[in-house]
Amino acid sequence: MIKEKTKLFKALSDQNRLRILKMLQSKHLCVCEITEILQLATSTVSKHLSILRDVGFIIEEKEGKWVNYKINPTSTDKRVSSILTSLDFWIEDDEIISIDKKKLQKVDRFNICGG
Amino acid sequence: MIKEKTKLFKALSDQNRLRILKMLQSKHLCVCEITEILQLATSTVSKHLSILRDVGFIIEEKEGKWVNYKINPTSTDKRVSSILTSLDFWIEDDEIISIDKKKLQKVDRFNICGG
DNA sequence: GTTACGTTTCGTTAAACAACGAAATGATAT
DNA sequence: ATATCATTTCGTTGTTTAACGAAACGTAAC
Repeated sequence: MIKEKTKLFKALSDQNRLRILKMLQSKHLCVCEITEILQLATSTVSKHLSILRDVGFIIEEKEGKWVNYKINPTSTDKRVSSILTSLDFWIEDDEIISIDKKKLQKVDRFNICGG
Repeated sequence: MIKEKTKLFKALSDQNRLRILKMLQSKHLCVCEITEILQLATSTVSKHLSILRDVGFIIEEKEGKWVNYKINPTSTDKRVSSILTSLDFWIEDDEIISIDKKKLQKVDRFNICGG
């Protein structure tokens, strides 16, 4: 189906999802950390993550009570892995992304989620 | 602006626009030919073309009373030219696209537009 | 001047999408 | 058991998108 082809591009057609990908490029994150940086509702972030996961951009890994998300290191879709291996080419840094990266350095799940 | 980044992917997030790109890969086409194959209203096709043109995927060339569209051979956006140079990688052929290509061979602007 | 090809705008319709909060569910740590 | 982190679903709201037809406009052929 040709609809399957647009799915990949639709996943990349949202600012917040691009921000998530760029964040995960730096390090793996749990949902509450992403939520803190994007300043969105938990259910909204969870939805974005499921869209990225469905296409194969990211994977989840359980770590105790947290769910860590990270860039998928072994995507089977050649287009997905092609984008992931040169993410800076496809999504250049800009103001917001730079700010996100700075916030990332200070973000601590134990402070945010009240661990 | 990060919104500019999603613009590229949004342009590729529509079935009909992907079909147009793949059609133009075979040969340059005028609007009435594209309209004939996609079976859409002229204004709709014109809109799709303007979106693809804005991002830099295609260019127009006047030829008498016709307006020919073709793949942009000299895109300044590295992401756009990267996609265009390996279009088959990013948008694989499928049923609809194969049918489009067959139709392309028989399509004749003089018959369609009543030239 | 008129016809033909196409663009752009307008108003409308319908569908898709993003976001929220709330609530139910699941897994895990304490 | 209970609290914590997260998912998924539901209903709602608002925005964006695709499509149409109609109308106004531009350009070029005849």
